[in-house]
Amino acid sequence: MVTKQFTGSPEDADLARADSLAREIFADLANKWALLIVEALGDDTLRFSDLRRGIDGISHKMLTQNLRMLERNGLVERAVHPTVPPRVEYTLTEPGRALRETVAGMCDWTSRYLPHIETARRRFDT
Amino acid sequence: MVTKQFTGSPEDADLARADSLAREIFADLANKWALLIVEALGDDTLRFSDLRRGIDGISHKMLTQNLRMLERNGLVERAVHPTVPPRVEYTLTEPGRALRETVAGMCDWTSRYLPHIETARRRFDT
DNA sequence: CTGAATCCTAGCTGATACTG
DNA sequence: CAGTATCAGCTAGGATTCAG
Repeated sequence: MVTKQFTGSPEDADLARADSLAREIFADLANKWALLIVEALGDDTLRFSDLRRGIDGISHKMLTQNLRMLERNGLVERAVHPTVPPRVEYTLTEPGRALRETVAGMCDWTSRYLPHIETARRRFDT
Repeated sequence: MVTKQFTGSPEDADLARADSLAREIFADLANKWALLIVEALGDDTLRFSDLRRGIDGISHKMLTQNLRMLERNGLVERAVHPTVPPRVEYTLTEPGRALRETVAGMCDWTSRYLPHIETARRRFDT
């Protein structure tokens, strides 16, 4: 995942492809908006605008962009109800919910170590 | 963590500060280089150049930049040995190792769902 | 309401060169 | 070896506007 070992041998081709794909996916998901969306969706089914209200500071553009990416990677399911006005609902898929658990772990980590980080920063900023 | 609820009441001030700090930290850490560094460090103590070799594709600049950030937030400890040539070693602190577990979960998730994602992408890209 | 496209800016990023 | 500074290219990201 982190390192790449190329021996040049032919049977490494598949591993190399899988590794570069893993990296690509990791780069897709390891950004704050994507993770916050996954966290915000949780077990709910939310409309675009609800999601937007739910994630503080996210712009219209970033939300659509990341939702597309998450949909493309199969983490989010998009259900369009052809009414007027249109109603589009987003839900985490099973892989999405699985990832959400690790994201939740990251959020827990943040609140848990918040004091430690605050003091570490003060010490460093001198 | 994800949402902000401002009622304007005075006792919310602390909560609001903590929340914005949490967001800042989350934004710091939710980027691929930071997470890959945490993962690469693991339980080891590594020199700058070893770390650089260990993380495929990272530039000198991104590595120093992210190491500083991680050090500032107290995730990484930096030990300078005043020899010549200089020898600088990096190790995860306890909070760093704690975060590393969730990062490991994310890596596991990636390799586990790689096939699913690959097919999801093919379906989407049509 | 949802979403696409455009423009525009700030900031990230890599490459390179220089210091201790 | 480790770190810093500088420069140039590019991309992320916001604001706005138009369409279905």
